[in-house]
Amino acid sequence: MKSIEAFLTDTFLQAFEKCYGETPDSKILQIQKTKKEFTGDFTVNVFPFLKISKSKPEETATKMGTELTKSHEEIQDFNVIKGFLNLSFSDEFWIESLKKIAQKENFGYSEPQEETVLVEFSSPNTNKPLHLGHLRNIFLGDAVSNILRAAGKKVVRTQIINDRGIHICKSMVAFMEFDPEATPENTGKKGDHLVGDFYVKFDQEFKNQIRVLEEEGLSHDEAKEQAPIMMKARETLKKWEAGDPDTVALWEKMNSWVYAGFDVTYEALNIQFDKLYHESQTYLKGRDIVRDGVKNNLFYQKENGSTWVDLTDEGLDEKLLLRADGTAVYMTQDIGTAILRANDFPGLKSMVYTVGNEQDYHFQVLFKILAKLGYSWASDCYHLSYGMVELPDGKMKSREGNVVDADDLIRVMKENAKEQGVDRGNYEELSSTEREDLAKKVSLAALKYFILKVDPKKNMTFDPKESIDLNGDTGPFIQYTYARTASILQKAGGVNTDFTYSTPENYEREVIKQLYRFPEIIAEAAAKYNPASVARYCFETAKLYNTFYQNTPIFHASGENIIQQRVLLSAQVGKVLKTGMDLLGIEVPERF
RNA sequence: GGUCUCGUAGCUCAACCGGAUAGAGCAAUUGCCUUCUAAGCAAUAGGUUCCAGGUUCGAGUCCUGGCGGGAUCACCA
Repeated sequence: MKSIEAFLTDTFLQAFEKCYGETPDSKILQIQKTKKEFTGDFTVNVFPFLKISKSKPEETATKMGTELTKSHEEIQDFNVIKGFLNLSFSDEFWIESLKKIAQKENFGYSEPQEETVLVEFSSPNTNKPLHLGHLRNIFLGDAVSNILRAAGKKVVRTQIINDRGIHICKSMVAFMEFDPEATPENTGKKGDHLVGDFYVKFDQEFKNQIRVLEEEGLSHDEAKEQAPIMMKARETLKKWEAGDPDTVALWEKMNSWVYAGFDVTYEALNIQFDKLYHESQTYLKGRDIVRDGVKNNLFYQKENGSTWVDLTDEGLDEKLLLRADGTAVYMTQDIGTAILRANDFPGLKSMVYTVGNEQDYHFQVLFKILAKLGYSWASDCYHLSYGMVELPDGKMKSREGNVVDADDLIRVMKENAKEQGVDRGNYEELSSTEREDLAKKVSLAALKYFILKVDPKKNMTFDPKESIDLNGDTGPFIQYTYARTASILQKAGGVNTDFTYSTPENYEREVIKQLYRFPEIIAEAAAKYNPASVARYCFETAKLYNTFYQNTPIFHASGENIIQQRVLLSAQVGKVLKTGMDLLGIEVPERF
């Protein structure tokens, strides 16, 4: 199906050439939906063409409108307001569009291509449970993966698990110090929470020891250096790097608890990955690459032996790649991981990194370095940068304990969905398993939609009170609308496309117009890596359908053909809503 | 301080590349379940788009200068 943009661009430029003997650059052509206070379906702005037409806006628009309606039967009528040419498409055009939409099983999807895109998201540290900030990351990464796939790409979902380093050593030390017999089983704690609690204990003890040392007369920095528990953590890291069997065994045990805990959370969120990378397995790769880079004069060493890249020519800075002692930093590891991935997936076209915007600079540098190393895919890498999630009373600070834990949040949301379900009329008709299932779907929809509807680039405020709202611009509202279409379909006993179509009423036409835009919406969301436009589209679609539904009889319509047509329309709305929500990682229920 | 980014209705967010009278939801007020699911629909009210200049047929959008918030500028990750 050709998009309106493509169709109108061609026809308009041709018509313009015919009228004025010159073909303007297609870039200056602006096509938009006609605003609802005016008559028409699509609007062309003729202001940019006045230089060529050398006549008044109204004259140019009128001349173009006359020509377009004459030469194209799809364009039935037009009106002109100032420089705006409002075009109305024919009923037949919209009916044909509805038929075409109905024929496509995967309406909205592009043809599959060979290009592979790797999307990295989530990528937690293994020393604490997932929190609200991770959720934005996870939902974005998951949704963008879905959207890219819909746009025809082959997608590999991945994460890099930060399983190594001083942070996990801190948890290990605290474990040995305070409760070496603890297990998730005998404490009844989820593995990631158990390990996270040890990390907190470490920090508390660390602070105590600093205070004691300071009282003994040491400076703050000295106290930090000499606190026994911190010295133990550093020792542990050294032992780990040296491959000490006991240390490695403990590390493996505690990490396995964390993974088991994460798995439960991912499961609850319906999130899957295709391929995992562990920092412990990749951090050495980057070091070799950097050393080679020094030999090839891409990087340089300073007197103290540290290795740097000079990006001042690119408008950036000098950046450290290896410490003076030769150990790797964050950047080194990311270089190694990227190259490892490119080797693992030879058809790789690009990589998408879902990482918060506090690392904007890091990724600018990373991509420049990869380009410097000569990798062609470097220029197609994209940092899916997203803003912070703030709470109504300010930023989340783990130190102050006002972090919203992911598991808690999921549980509270579900309880709320159950409570609110009780007030509903048809709650009694559902079985208890249906109620459970619905509560899960509704609560996840509320959470995911609430986060995804905001433009990723922007900081957002997460108001718990607002997030559990199930009315208005929310995921559950869209689910509810889907269930309505499902209910219509069930009552009708299926869809039929073989009947005599009739002129759509205004409400119907608005819905068809909206459905027609779906492929463009997906393409735009993919091009901009922005699930928010899909979320907004779903909401608008649901809204338009509800308006139609509440103002137009379906089964009480005056004639079998009209009933069939409205059932068909309802089915298409359901299909599009289901697809759209699926792109956001949200399931839709058949009953509500 | 340098660099980047954001500032839109009481609140949370929209507004494609500069286009028409800046749109939704929540909260408030009011109607609609004797018809297909009322987590719905309809209506009212709510704005100097932070401020001051500039560019132009046209600026929430672009430029300059302020004011205010956030991020970043580690041999941390």
